[in-house]
Amino acid sequence: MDHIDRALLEQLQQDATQSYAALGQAVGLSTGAAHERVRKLREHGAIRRTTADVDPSALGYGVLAYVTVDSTRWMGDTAPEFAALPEIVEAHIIAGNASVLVKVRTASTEQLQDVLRRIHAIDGVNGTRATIVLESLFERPASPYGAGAAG
Amino acid sequence: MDHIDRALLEQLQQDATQSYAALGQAVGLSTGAAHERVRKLREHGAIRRTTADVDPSALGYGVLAYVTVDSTRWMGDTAPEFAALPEIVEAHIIAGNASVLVKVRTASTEQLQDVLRRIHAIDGVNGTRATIVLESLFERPASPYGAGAAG
DNA sequence: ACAAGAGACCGAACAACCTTCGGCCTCATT
DNA sequence: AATGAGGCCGAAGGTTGTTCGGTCTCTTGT
Repeated sequence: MDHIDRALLEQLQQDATQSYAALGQAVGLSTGAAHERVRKLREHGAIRRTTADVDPSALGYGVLAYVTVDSTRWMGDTAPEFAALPEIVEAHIIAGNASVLVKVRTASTEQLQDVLRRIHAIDGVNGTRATIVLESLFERPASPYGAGAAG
Repeated sequence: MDHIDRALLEQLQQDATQSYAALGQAVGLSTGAAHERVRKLREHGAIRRTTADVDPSALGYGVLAYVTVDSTRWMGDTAPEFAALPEIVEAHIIAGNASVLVKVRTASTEQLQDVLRRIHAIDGVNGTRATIVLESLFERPASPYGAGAAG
């Protein structure tokens, strides 16, 4: 994972449809060498997959909310129960007052309420606190640079 | 935006590297028709871009945190100031106690502290509350289904 | 009812690209 | 100094992207 790999990741985050020839030229490598580098990045899991970034509003998701979930039991093995709700796009175990933080996208506030109801139905859950997003300033992938020298 | 478009989006979210022939076969269309559909999905902004999903830990980001930001002024036009910090991967204006919610990835808690310091330096910011993520259960794209009928 | 037009699909053809391979170079090891 | 591994380049062939003409099905207007 050197600076060329980071440059490749940066390029592929911006546009994964570009050719290996263009990719190689962007980082100063031949087509074959760029291909080999990217193949290894995939193989080692640095690139988990290449995916289409879909606009949530095009899917009818106009409402975004973060919900903290309180519980009376250990939530470390409840991933399937949260994943079963398609409106939940992220779920994390957190330190602090609540046990779990989930990110929810719905078409309406009524539908958000329904998701909260279904979260309450999960075993051990005894409370939720929803925070509605009024406007998203930006959402972007993690930068391959800026993580480098922690000191 | 019919059920075929949604099936195409589902396919492309899972794997954007598959051929148009495979894509067409998955949704019951010819190669040319699948290509034309996807072209229009891009043109209309439903597909914002196709991108490599990079593992944050491969970039050295071992720490994930959500930070609520309190402020003494209107934060609706501060997107550039938050975007200037590469460790911030999301920023939202929220309803509720705080003004802004940001998602932060860093290599260490020391680096997280440094990000908090730089957030404090933004004009109008007078407080932050960080919530550390202990374990991510999952992070996934929004489902093309499940947004449709609210009932 | 019927003609006209738009939109979408199919199948095929050509250009562009992916993928692999042999050969070369560099560097670390012995 | 010899050896082996790893990475790069350039080229070749098989695969894919992209375009285009023709056909079909709806919708629109008279």
